[in-house]
Amino acid sequence: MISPDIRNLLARTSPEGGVTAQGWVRTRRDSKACTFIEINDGSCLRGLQVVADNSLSCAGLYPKILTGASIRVMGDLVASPGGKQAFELLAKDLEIIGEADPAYPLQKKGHTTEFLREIAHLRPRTNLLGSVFRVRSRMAHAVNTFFQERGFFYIHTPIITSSDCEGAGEMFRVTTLPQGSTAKPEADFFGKPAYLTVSGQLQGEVFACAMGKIYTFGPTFRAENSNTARHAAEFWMIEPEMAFYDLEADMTLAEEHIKYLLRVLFETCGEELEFFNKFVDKELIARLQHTLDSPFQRVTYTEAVDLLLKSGRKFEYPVEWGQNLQSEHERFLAEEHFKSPVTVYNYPRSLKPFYMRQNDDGRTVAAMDVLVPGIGEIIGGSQREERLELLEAAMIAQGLNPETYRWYSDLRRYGTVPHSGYGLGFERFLMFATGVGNIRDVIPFARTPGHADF
RNA sequence: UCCUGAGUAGCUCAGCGGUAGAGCGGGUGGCUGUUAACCACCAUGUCGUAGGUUCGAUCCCUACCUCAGGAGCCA
Repeated sequence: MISPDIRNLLARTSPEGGVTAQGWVRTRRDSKACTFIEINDGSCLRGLQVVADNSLSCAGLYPKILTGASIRVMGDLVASPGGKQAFELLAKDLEIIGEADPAYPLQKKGHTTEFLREIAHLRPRTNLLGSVFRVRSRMAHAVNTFFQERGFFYIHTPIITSSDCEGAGEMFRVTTLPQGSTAKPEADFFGKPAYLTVSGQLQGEVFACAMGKIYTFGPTFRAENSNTARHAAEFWMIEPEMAFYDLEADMTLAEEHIKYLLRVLFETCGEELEFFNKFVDKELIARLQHTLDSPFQRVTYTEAVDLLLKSGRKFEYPVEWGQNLQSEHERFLAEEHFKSPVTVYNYPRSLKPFYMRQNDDGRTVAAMDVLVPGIGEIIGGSQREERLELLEAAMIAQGLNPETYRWYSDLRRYGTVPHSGYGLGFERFLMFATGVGNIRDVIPFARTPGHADF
C-alpha cells in the first residue's frame, strides 16, 4: 500500500475522508479532550497536525508518542480550527510503528550544526538538514535539465584514474597491494599507480572533441589536508566541456548556468528558501534575487589587481601582479566592490596549469574564476590549449612528461578545435543557494581529514 | 598544516580554589483546540583525557584529544 506523503496531503484544497498518514513525531501537546501530534515525513518542510481524541481506543498509546517516534494515523483530513494550518488529520485510529527513547537527541529546540554533524544519521530529520537535502536533490536534477535542454551529453568519466589532472591537488591512492608492501606499481591491480579522480576534465575533453557539448557530474576526491568550511575530501563536481567555445562563450555559459539553477530554486524550493532566510541568513533571498537580476561583472585579472591597488584598502597579503588573489582580495571584489558575482579572467600564465590556452600577450592564459559573495570561488574554468606545440611546451615547462599525456595531446594532433570548460563545485553552489556556511552541512555524510564516519 | 578560541546534565549554556546551577528535553500532578503550549514539583552529571601545583582542582599550570573560527590549497 502506498499512502500519500504529507507534502501531498498538505496540498489538498478540500476535506477528504479515509486518509492514512505516516511519519516521525516532531512534538505532541496534550489537551483536555485530545492530544495534538505533529508528524513530519521529510517530503516537505511543514508537518501535518494530527488531532487524536482521548475517547479513541488507541488513547492509551499517547503517552508513548514521544518526539522521534514513528507512527501511522488513519482518519479524516478536515479543515482546521487552528490558525496555523488549513487542514489537519482528525484521527480515528493510530498505531506506533517505532517508539523513540526519551534520550532521542533531536529535541524541539535549537541545535547547533556542530552537534548535528555528530549525529549525521539523524540530522536529515531536522528542518534545516531536511531542507538542505530537498534543495540538493532539486538542484541536482536542474543541473541535468540545464544541460540536456541545451544539447549537452552526460558523460560518466572514470572514478579511478591513472592521470593526475595537474594542479588539482593531492590524490588518494587506489591499490590492492597489502599495507606496507614494497612491491612495484607494475605488480598492482592496474599495473601502474592508480588514484581516485580529482577531475574528469581531461576525459571530458575527449568526449567534447567527439560529441561537441558534454558535461560530467559526479564525485571528486582531494586528499588535501584542508580544514575549512569550504573543503571536503569527497565532493561532487559539475564539469561541462564544449568544442568550439572560446573563453567568452565559456563565461557566458557559466553565468547562465548559475542563473538557471537559481530560477529553479525560486520556483521549486520556496518554503525552504523562506526557512533559510529566516533562520540561516537574513539576506539570502535578496542576494540570490540580485544575482539573478544583474549581469555578472567581468574583469581581467590585471584590472582586478588595479582595482585592489586603487581601493585604498589595507590587505593582510600584498596585492601584486603575478600573485594569486587571496581570499580577502576575492571577498573584497565580490562583496564590497561589485556586491555581486564577479568573473575574473586572463590570469598570469605562471599561476595556472599547462592545459590552459595561452593568450597573445605571452604572459596570461584564458582562465576564468567566478567569485560569489560569501563563498569565494565557485567556478574555475578556461579555454583549453588546442595548439599541439604550445601544449607540449607548457607540459615540459611544468615538469610533465608529454608521453604520459599522449592520448590527451592526440586530440590536438587529429582535428584539433578550440574548446573550453569549467568546474562548478556542487556543494559550493549549495552553500551559496542555501546560505549554509559549512560544506559539511550541505553533503549527506561529509568526508574531511580524520572523518569518514557513517 | 599554521594561528586563535572552546570542551560543565540528552541539548543550549551560566558558574567557581572548598567535589555544581538555569532553560529546553524526561517523569509526576494541574490547566488547556493546542501549535517552540502554559503552571507546580522531581531526577539528572567520572565538569574532554592524563599528569602537575595545592591541605583541597571542574576552576590554576603542562601535554594530549576533540570541535569551531580564520589562513594556506582549491571546487
